[in-house]
Amino acid sequence: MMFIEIDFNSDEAIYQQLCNQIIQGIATARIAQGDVLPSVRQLADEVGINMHTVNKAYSLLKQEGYVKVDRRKGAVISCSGQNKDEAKQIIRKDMTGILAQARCRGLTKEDIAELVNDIYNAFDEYDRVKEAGRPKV
Amino acid sequence: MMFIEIDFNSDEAIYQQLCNQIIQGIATARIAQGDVLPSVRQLADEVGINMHTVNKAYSLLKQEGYVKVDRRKGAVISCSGQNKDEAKQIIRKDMTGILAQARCRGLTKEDIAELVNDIYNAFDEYDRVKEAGRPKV
DNA sequence: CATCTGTTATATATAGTATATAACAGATGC
DNA sequence: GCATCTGTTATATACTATATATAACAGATG
Repeated sequence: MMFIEIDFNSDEAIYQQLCNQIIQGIATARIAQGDVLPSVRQLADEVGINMHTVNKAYSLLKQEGYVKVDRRKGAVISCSGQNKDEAKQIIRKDMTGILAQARCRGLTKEDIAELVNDIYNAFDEYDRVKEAGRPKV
Repeated sequence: MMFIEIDFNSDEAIYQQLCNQIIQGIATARIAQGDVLPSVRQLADEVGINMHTVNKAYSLLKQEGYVKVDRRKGAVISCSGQNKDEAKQIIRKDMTGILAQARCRGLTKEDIAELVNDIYNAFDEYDRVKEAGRPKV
């Protein structure tokens, strides 16, 4: 069922990779509002990692408002809680860091705009393909 | 001379904070092409951290192409080596992560465009203020 | 009641971070 | 030449973060 792939040679922590991929899964509508993530034990088995590592990722996602954990059902996707201004403020810091890097590397405002459009279109592209009934990757 | 400020309570590593702040310093033209960073020992004293921590930050900046280290002068700002396509590719991964977060939190393409413009203008704003001869923060 | 769920506790091994002390080679200025 | 600066390297230590392994508990399900 799952599209998670862990790079064990990455310098990014496994629980962070899990978080990021799940967030990208939501952004590309691979998983949607109301969907339930696998149980911590199930996903751990599936991916070949420890239960606690999955649990840490889920806890982080809960803390950041991407899922709500129900004892009965498990981790349910539920991202919408916050208002836009709050969301912008959260995004702003990371975005500032990246834009500083981009600028130092010679990218202009227009280059960034193009890149952002590109990525957003890729998100939508996946949505479209999914709607057409193609198999999930 | 320096605009570096370390948050010792942050969960971000000190050497990472150093890197980020120096990169942002370049983006806002607080420091420019050809300028020389303080020696590892000097900056370490100034900020109140260990020499090796500064050295690690400088090594990272060197590795990522932001400075060139000259045994005589020290760490010289020199960011321009790579072509745009290469730069875009480097930025793309981080940007994808942030945009996924932004989308999950309900931000639209337009919201992002506004945010990007905002941040870029803040960069330019600092440039303008600096040109006018205001004191450095 | 067996079996699933999240959650918590404890222990352990490994890696990353930050510090301290020390030394070396190259460059600079007196 | 010599003291003094530079980056660089080596070693050791303390602390924290990460990931794993076992184990147990309470609530919910069929």
